Amino acid sequence: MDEKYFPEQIENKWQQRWAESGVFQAPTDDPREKFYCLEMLPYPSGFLHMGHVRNYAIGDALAWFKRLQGFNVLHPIGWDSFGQPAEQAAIKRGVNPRDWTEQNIAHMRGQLKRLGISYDWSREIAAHRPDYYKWDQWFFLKMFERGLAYKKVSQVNWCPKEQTVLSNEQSSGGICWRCSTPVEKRDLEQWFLKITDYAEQLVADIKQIEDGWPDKVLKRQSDWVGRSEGAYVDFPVKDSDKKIRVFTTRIDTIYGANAVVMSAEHPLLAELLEGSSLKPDIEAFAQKIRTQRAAGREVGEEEKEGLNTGVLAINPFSGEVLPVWVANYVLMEYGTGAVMSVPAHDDRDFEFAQKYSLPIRQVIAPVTHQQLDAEPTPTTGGDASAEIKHSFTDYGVLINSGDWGGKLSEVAMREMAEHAKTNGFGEPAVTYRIRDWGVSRQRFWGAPVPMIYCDKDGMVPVPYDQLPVVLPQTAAFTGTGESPLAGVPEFVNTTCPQCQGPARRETDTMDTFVDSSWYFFRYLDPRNEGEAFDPNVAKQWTPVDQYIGGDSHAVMHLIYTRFWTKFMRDIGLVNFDEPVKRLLTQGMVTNRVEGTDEWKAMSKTLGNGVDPDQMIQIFGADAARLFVLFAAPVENELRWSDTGIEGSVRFLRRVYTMVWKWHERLADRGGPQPAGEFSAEARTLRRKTHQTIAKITSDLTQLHLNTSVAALMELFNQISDFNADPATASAEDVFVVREALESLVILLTPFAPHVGEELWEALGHAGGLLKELPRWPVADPELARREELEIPIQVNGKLRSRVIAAPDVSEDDLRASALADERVRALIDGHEVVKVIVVPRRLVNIVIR
RNA sequence: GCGAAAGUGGCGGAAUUGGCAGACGCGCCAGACUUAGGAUCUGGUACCGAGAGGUGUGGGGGUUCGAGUCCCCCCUUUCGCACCA
Repeated sequence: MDEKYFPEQIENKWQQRWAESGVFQAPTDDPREKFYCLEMLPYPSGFLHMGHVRNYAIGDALAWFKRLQGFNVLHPIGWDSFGQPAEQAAIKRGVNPRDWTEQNIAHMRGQLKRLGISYDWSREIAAHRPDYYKWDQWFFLKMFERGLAYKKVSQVNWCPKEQTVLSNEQSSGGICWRCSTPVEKRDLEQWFLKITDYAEQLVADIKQIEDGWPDKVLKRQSDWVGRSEGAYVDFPVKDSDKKIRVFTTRIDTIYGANAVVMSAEHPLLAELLEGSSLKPDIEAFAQKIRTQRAAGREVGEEEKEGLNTGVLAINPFSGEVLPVWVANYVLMEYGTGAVMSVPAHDDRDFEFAQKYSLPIRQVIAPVTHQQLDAEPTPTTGGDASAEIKHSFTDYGVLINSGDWGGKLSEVAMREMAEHAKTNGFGEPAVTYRIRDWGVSRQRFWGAPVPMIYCDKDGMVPVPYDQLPVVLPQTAAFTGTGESPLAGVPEFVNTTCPQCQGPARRETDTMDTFVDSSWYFFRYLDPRNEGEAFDPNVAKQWTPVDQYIGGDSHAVMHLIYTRFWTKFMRDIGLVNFDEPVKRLLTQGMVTNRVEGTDEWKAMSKTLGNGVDPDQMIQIFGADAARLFVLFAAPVENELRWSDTGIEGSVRFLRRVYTMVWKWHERLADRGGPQPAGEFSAEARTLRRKTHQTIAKITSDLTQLHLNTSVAALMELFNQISDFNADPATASAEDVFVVREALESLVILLTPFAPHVGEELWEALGHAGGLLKELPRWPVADPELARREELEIPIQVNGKLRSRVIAAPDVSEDDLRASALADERVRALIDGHEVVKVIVVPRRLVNIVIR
């Protein structure tokens, strides 16, 4: 140990030792309880940014904590190395995507090692290597076998800037998730994965994880699947044998329907208009809507527009004849592409009816709470002609609804759907918003879809023993939107596995979200050449105990990986439904944008980035890590501060200096042993030590890292205040200081592991902390709680005095000592004591008159 | 527009969940040591007031002996969703 804290020196020393000893390698067969600590794997863009540092510092704190507690901790890392930027680099700068990616990985791996994150590097994986993407292809074939991977022509979301297809998730809001370019629609033949088969489970299984995931993520998951319960109802077309099927969640309002409204893309529309004089007008209108939407303009921003088709339909409940309209606000993609319009009880229908002066009829009346218990009756008159100014969308009681009048919405919805089913014009139904996952990409830098097209045998899956379908070394990177692989004859031309004749390979590659849907299973068995992973090995490690990453992945990645896990369960690879027990979505790291008052995520283009390497060089990895953990709660935005990190260095330096001052005396365990009484100051320090152990143990479990660091600082301040001189300290004082300092060093290690290891060694424990496990200190419960309580005494609610009491003071004793207090007696003298409120361990309040 | 969450010093944020508001850190002020200080150390730092004391957790009301914390209304901010029938 040097007298002065030189971060670089001790960081190099310990990083080297960790690498040599392999202490972070997690053995698969181990009697200790496992803990799988996982951070979202990074895209190898070339450089670590502060968001990464924060993510990995959080994960590492937890990994260390669990390790020191005696768990067998798996803490792996890898690279999400397929994807657009590598290909963009190829297009723009003519570099090979593979070389570019490998260089980036090499550089970022170095940065991670300089940060000293305790990864098991022996398990490192990268998605772009054939031994990884082979299994993407394997899974794809498994899904194909089960009918979960299929091809269809579809209108896809197309990003004109990146010249590629985007999934629904990636084009949410009509803009590209990566470059914010407005998305266009195009017709292409595409591969899809049938995530909709799992829609119900993706909602239902949320209850298995609701205690471990943030509420807002669960809500977004659930919203994305978009389950709605309702009913299908068939409206027969007048003078025809055709029917228009609508989906509604409010079948109870059906007597209020004033029209049936269809989407312009509805396939039935052309048939209905056969021979109608309005046909050209309506087709022109439908075309207009299609054009609007193809231009990527958001529905919802448009004013409602519609056209009466002249077709008539019959309300199967009331027998009423209703006009059929086409309108821009009905989406083909959801439900059946047709709705019943009930303006009195739906905002959109109301707006539409107002614009086109369609009749509005109230069929639901509000009910009061008393009426819910009693016979339901409407509170407002059931006057159908009454003018309605707004739609009333709450549940209520039915009026103007034939035999159903007087029933509550909840009851009517159930009964009416059953009635429709019994009479053959509908049924209860559940629909989902989620659509199948389009995984085809017209890209080079991805896992090739393992399919072959043969003129004779048609579409043939690549046999399992021919995997992987290896990406060629290079291709023409034109950026025109054609699959670059189509221009590589050696790749395209192959033989048909069935007839051995000439055949062509599929030239699409897979969405990179495929790679990240199951990567954390590959860590468990990363060099397995015979399978994606050994299910028996996986059983020992999974599910993931703690997953940490940015909330930008709260929808896409997490919904895909949940889907993938359920599929793996169905093919017998895993035996649970949900892959992640606890999830933490950490906040962004932001910095002030130069010349403004705005705080934005660090980025190159904004010029507000902070280089982790520079921070490590100036302040040391430990200080950088300590600062990001201390500066804000993990889920909050973290506003970068250059002076803040200096505070962290200062703290580490003070701790270092303190240990330097004591280390010779403390390392010598052969001196006089404590035999006498502890001084009052020593007892105070002991109490603080044990309180801190208790607090940090509990805070770390809940990932309250900022308050853990604060508690460390408090303990340090307390040790500083304990003004003993190492040269002359009594055996008792040495004991107390040793206990305090050793605890401090261990508790500090998850936040600043290099300093922790160095100081632990300096205190006389050769070889560092990981030599003897477990090491995490356990608080003495007697000492951890306050020795004495200072209980406030109030008179008529005002604080008037305090009384010192033992922690286990009885209510009666507390009351007695409060009433005996001099100041209190002076106050209550001459007044009547009305009552005395005693809250044990908390307070006494005396009410007088 | 709909939905959710949140508003505490100059700043990031604490507060054992209804019990001494402002822990810890940054910044700032003063002092010490210094040729020097953007190093280090010591002390101070919610607001008003010379003081005793008073006031304070976005605003207004309420429940309670007691409210940052619970309830109602309003304001503001942030984040989600955005014609999903």
